[in-house]
Amino acid sequence: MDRTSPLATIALSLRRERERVGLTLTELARRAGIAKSTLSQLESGAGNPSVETLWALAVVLDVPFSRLVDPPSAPSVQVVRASERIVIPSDQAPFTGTLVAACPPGARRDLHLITGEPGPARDAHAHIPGTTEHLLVTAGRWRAGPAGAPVELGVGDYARFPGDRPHTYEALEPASAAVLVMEYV
Amino acid sequence: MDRTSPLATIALSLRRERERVGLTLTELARRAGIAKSTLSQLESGAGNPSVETLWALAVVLDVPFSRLVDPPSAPSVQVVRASERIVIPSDQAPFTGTLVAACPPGARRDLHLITGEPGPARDAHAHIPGTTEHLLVTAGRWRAGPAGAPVELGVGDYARFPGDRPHTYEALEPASAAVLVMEYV
DNA sequence: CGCCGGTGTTCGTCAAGCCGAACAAGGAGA
DNA sequence: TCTCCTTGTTCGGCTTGACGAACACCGGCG
Repeated sequence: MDRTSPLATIALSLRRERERVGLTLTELARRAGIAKSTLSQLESGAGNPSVETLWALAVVLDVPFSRLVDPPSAPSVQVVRASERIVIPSDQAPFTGTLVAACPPGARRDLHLITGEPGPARDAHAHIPGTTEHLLVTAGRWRAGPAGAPVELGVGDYARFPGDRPHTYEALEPASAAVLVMEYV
Repeated sequence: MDRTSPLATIALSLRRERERVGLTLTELARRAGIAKSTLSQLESGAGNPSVETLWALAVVLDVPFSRLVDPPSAPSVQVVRASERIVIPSDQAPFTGTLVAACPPGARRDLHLITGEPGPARDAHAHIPGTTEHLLVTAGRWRAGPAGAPVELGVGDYARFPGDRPHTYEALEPASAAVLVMEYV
């Protein structure tokens, strides 16, 4: 994660988002319930807003809070070839023959291309708090989800469940495959 | 996006993350360069911290800024069956035969299962600022990426590029398929 | 028991964010 | 041009966040 000072980012983001929505400084301040002088100072880079102030602006601008403070992503292409992927040992993952497809450092999510063969269900313990897992089946059938309440999924089915508590994966057909997105916020 | 007051969330998140890292209140305040009295009031729910204060804490705790202000996700399973998916008309998307696999309302990303046939490259215009696109090829070959600098991808290859400026998709082989994740923050 | 190093809390002071009003600047129209 | 309205900017004041010190609390130890 980029750790440059958020104040300069806030100044740029506020002006950019305000102009994107097409609001005037006066009108945005009125809707957010803050003084337009405050908003003016924020957009000029001076000031260190409180969370409540910035929150009110994010609500009116209808943007995620983090977009106002986190600098925008780098404008380049990053490629991870199939041959460069990291192979997770099967004893460290809840699915057999797992391949990590891509997990760029500093990113908010990992993209896994996983495969599995029929066998006993394998359990995954809780990841760090706030993690969400997304499963999109591309081949075969899977039974996956939170421990105690897994769902059965066929090709093209999608499931989404919290990854910060115990959950299970189980391939039901040979050569079952799926894309797994682990989202960290 | 949830729009409940962030102050209560901040209080809970700070204490949770601090205990996760295993720091004392005194030590965390010292490392972050803030008064421990300030941190104490924040964890008790009183107070409305400035961005600089919260930022310093997020850096030391090594968590994304948004995890401190956004409430945690709901702890349930959400399933979207293949038959329930939304079909995007081909004239609205830059790839032929596109299927939207999953885009839960309020989420920070969309998960698309896309297919394409050889033909002219199709252009996608810029989405909302801050969007990042992730492409994981599951069949065939694609040439995709920012306009002017696309990359060629085979099965298993992964590419990541900004979605908030013009970019292109082009299937190079029949029955090419890929998973596309559009991340909004 | 008395002392100590540690926890997290409350209190008074100072600085700074937030506010409202007053301000200069740029059009649109009569 | 003169006026009126709206744009965004600066200027005192009040409010509040941030700070440091002093505080109460707990567990270990001689």
